[in-house]
Amino acid sequence: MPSKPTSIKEIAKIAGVSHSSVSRALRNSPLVNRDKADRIRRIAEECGYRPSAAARSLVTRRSQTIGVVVTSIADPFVAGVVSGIEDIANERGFSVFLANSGVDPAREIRVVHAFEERRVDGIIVTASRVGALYVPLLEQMQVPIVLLNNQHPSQFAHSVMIANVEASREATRHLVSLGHRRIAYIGDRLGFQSDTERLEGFRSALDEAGIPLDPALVVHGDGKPEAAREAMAQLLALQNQPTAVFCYNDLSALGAFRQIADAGLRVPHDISLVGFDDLYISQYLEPPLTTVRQPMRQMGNLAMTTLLRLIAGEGLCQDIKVPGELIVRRSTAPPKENS
Amino acid sequence: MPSKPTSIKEIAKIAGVSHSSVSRALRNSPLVNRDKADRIRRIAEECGYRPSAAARSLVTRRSQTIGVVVTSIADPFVAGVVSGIEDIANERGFSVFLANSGVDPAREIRVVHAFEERRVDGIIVTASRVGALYVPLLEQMQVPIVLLNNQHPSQFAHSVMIANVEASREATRHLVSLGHRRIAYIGDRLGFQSDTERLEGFRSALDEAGIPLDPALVVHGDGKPEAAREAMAQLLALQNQPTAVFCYNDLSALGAFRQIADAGLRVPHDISLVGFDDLYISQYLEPPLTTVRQPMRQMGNLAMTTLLRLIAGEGLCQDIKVPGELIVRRSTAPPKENS
DNA sequence: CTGAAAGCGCTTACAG
DNA sequence: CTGAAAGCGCTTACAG
Repeated sequence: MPSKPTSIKEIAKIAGVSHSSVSRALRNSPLVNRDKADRIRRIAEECGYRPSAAARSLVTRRSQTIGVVVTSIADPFVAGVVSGIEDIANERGFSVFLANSGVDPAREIRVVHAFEERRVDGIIVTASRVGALYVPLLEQMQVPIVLLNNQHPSQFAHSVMIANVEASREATRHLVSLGHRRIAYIGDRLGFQSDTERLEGFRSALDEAGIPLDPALVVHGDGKPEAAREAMAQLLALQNQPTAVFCYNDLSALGAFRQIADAGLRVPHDISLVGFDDLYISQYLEPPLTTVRQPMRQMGNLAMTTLLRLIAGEGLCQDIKVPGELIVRRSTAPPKENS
Repeated sequence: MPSKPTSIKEIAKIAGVSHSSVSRALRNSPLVNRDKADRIRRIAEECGYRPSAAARSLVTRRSQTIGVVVTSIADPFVAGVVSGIEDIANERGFSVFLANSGVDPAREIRVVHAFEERRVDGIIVTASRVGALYVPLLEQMQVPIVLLNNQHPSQFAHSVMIANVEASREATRHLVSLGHRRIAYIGDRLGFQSDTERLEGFRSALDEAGIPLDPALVVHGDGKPEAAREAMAQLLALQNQPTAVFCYNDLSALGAFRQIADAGLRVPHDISLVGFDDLYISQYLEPPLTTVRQPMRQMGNLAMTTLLRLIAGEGLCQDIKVPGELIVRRSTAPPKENS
């Protein structure tokens, strides 16, 4: 039993042709006799031969590879997006490198350098929080870059973003229309793009309803349950508690929820809660969470198709805005009579 | 402003040395003068030069790359594991290819072939459900493979698995010790390794407590909320309802939870619920979920360090069993008096 | 310590 | 249609 052939030359020897012909046959080039090509392909198939992507990309100067850098793949939003990216990549014959950067700047840099050495054809950066660092790095990159919901915009890259302002305005309007007047906002860290925009949408909905914004009702977490829990505790400690809370994302809503329950209050009876993302699990919470749906998978698809287009040399659409969709479930209700 | 040098030769020209010396300097070889090496490295650094991984791996026959194939990165268990894999990979200078296979056999094969062409140094397969297909594929692979919680064991690979039987037994004992006698099990698809083992642990705990197993209390879902919801509906339709349910995983518990709530019943007052996984969100449910913790990230770490060892040629430990840990929270309580 | 040379496994003009 | 040849960007014996 001969071992697997590892190169085109060995196939050539078996087939009794030049390695050029093998290369052509395997690439489905018309510059080779049909029958001959068939025979070569059959032999390669039978031997279980796989051409070396490294050797190929060395000469074609295309790696058919992209790099995806994420803060944490354990974040369900990120995972949804990456899933969407991978679907398209796989379909189009691209392999994807995945790298977590966390919030460690050193790691961030290491990751981008590694991608450069791998000669990826393009890069997608998802929900990065260390954007400030990227700018100089990205500027130097020779490949197209697509940013998805990044917290720091950059002129050096194209982007796919959820329509934060509009979606947040709609979510807040929903609370207003239920009769709420004291509505709080639990945000992400101050200064992050999504937080700024979601707060802006929140504000504008209050404005148009003629509700003055009480600064005590705007608190900040970090997008994760624990911090939101503490933020919610601050709100509950207020003399004049809110009757509804709009949360930066579903994970924050989860934390707020926990704190409300621990305080012996109920959602939506005592306090209404709205999230943002519509994570897979949000519909299964008790009560099911009212939230703004971000089509994570489609956003991933979109980022990948955009990147593919850029790789193909079509330099178009700088920035894509994806609309969110308000999903009304049972975590929101009119305020109690005596509020 | 000269464009970035793309090869070692260009650096050599700038530095006025041979490209061999550049190669050595960049690889920190001792076979080059210290000062000269420093100078070369400085020049490369200033130019923003990045060596080509493809060219290097062509000659070293090592890609410093691994492939991770998962059913779906959107599955939170999988995402946790991948996060653990990536941490170690990154630390050790390996890049990771990620590929979703879903349950599509054709895609599964495409993915493995792609990894072969990329000449990955090793492969980790996480929670695959199409194992039967793998066997012939894996047999032919030239690289080490580590299986993590796979649903079909294979002799052709090493594995990291959670101790399903022991952990499930402990979880069930917990319910028994609370006084439950009618305990149901909502499983994954019949025939999957984890399901079989978790059911076995469940059974053995009932056995040792002298509780006969009512076949009507064993139902099957598919590891996701919707199917578990239907399974729970079957249980609720029973003349003699269970007072407690042990679920295959947390997502199944989430679905069961939903169905229980929709039926106007409460957890744990009417029915106790136990999950498996301890997803990040499970502690934030209301009530917080009693469950078996799988240390997902550590399992990922372990799979990666094992793979690294195999890559280094150390052929050891065939199979690693990781203990689960029962986390008692508030979704379990003694059965109602009148049960 | 240094450099010229060969070779990793491909693709693609080039000349028939 | 076919094959010999050059070259992609590295590493590494080999001979000084």
